[in-house]
Amino acid sequence: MDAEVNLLKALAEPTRLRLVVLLALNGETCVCKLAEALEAPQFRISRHLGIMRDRGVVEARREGTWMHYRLVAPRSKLEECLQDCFRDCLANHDTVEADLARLAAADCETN
Amino acid sequence: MDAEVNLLKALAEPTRLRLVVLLALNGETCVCKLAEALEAPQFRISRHLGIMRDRGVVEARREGTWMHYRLVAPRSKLEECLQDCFRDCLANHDTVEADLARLAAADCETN
DNA sequence: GTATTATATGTGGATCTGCGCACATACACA
DNA sequence: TGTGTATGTGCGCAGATCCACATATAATAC
Repeated sequence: MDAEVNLLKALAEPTRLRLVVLLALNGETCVCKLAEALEAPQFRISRHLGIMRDRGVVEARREGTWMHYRLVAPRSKLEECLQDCFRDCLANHDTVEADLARLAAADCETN
Repeated sequence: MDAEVNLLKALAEPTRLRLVVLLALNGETCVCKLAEALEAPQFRISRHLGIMRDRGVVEARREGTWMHYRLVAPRSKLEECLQDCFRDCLANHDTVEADLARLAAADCETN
């Protein structure tokens, strides 16, 4: 049961939940865009992405100076179910919509 | 987003997650049976049920000395989705199966 | 080599959380 | 009323967690 609890703990934090929903809806995204989308300092975004990477929720790909994060492919029925759940149930949430709007407007060097 | 995070926090703890899955699979159940099923001291079960009641995850019905707890009816798409998710994805989990077996064997005064 | 940009992390402090113990309450029944 | 059973809760401790600041790393440009 520890694995399931650790997964839920990874999601039970406002910054991390917003990041997960954003990644579920937008796909692979770089740190600077996520920081702009959430209007949070970079070190906070990076720290929470690191926590989720350690726990196997997201994975990263380096491209020069930029790091791109994405959700991992689900490895269990529960993981798949939760990803679908957040994508379907939270896409219309006010906070998520605002995050998505800022994400779309973010002007990193990456495209 | 606070409501969603609080819901996830309520579930991101081993005792509480096991209780929620048990209630999802078994329906309304009294505290003494839940304590036997989880092989945990009664005060711990009671405390965690209280936490979940405060957070609107479960609700209680008193019948004489006994308290019967059940999951609340889902009030949002997310709540419904998560309840289904746990019922479907964790029913075959080893821990849950063992909990269910002890629950079936529990011999409270209630039936 | 240095400088710049993007990202990650060590640290200390404040807050939260779960635990066990003990005790308190509530009800049933004599 | 008193006794026993079922349940809830105040307290203190130990460990986890989140934050912000400052600094460290990594890749690139000059």
